[in-house]
Amino acid sequence: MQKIDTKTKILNAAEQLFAERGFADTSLRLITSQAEVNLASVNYHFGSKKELIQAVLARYLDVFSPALELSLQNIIDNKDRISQIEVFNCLVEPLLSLDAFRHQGTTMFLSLLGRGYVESQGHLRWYIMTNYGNVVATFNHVVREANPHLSKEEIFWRLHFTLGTVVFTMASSKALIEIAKADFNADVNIEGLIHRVIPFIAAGVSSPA
Amino acid sequence: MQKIDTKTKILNAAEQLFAERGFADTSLRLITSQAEVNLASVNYHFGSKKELIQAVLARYLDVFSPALELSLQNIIDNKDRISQIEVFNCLVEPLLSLDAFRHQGTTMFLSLLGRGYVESQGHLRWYIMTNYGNVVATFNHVVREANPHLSKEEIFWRLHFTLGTVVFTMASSKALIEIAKADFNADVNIEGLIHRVIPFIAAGVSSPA
DNA sequence: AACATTTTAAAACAAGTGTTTAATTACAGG
DNA sequence: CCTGTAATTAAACACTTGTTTTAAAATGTT
Repeated sequence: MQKIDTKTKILNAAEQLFAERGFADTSLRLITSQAEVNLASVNYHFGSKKELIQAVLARYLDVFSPALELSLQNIIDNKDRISQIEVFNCLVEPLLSLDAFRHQGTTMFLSLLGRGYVESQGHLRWYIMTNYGNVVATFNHVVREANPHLSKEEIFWRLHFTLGTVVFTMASSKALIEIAKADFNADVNIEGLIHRVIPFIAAGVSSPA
Repeated sequence: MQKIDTKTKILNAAEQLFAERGFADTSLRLITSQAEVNLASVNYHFGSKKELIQAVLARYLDVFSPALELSLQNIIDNKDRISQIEVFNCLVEPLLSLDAFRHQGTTMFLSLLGRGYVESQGHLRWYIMTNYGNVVATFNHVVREANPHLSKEEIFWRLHFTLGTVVFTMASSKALIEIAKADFNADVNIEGLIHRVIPFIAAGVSSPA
């Protein structure tokens, strides 16, 4: 059994609690008690709660962002015509690979992203854009190539609709999966949810103008 | 100039702040100072913050819910085959009529609903279901009739995807409309946004299984 | 070994939270 | 008028929050 350092213990406890309860409803005392470290150590290692939130997300984005970039460049180089569903499929592997990175990594990452978008007043959005904006730009570019029949404006709206679908679904994915289990006796995991949502948003994005 | 009673002044201030900043990030002191009433009056009139949140939502649901019920019953009685887009169109008028009920009522209501769904641990969902569950049931019923090719479970998921799209879009509609105006010189209002999102979600919901 | 640095620990801090209390004011009906 | 209920107010309550402080312990370096 290897020894886990305090910094990692905090990140592990924090990401789980953040994903489950949101940022505002998760106190540092809850985090440190679950991580079995001293309260003061989070300020010692991260500076502040805000920076801890960013560090939690950065751990995933540093893995996800290059993987998505690679996946997108791949279809840019190899495909002449790109369909919308292919674009969304670029997200699948980078997302699912997060499960190898950490237990329930995919769910965790998407929940955190969702929480970040609806909870934060902007500091997270700003942090993501200034640190990982290049991938976002590439994604936008590919979507435009996949939908030459749509105007810039139409794409703008539909991508935000898409973002809403994904972010909202993932932010409440745990609750939804539990309800589905209770009401339909259905065993759904995050991979199933992703493959269920992609046809939905692809149909929406590529619907006639 | 008529005198507005304290209870209403609190509700008016609360709904605006709740919609903008969420429930957790809005303190009673912020509400009462904006409403220009005493701090204690919210507990006097509503009992607790939790009950205030419910009262804020109830004010809209009491208007929206019967209007939607009527709209749904109308197509149940008069149509033999119901298309999904017709179902969603049932929402338009009841939603837009909230703008007559209160200034920016449509945006407000959808924002509050979205906040409630992602923030609350369940007490709001429970409150809505036990008080307005009949309309939800009717809506579900109509959607099923419009999509006989889809299983109950599939409909469950797609309706939640839809909810995510709408709620997220409307919650950030103010910012999105401003961006659209700056980037595309496009003049979009809430009504235009609703008519833009309906084809998107209708295509998603009715896409092949 | 001794020194220097990094990390942990307990405690206190200042500020903010929802809620309650007790006293005062407003305003009815008799 | 007076009386009793309703409404408002200022103050305090008990508690939680993120952050700092100060000291001790662990760790690394020469």
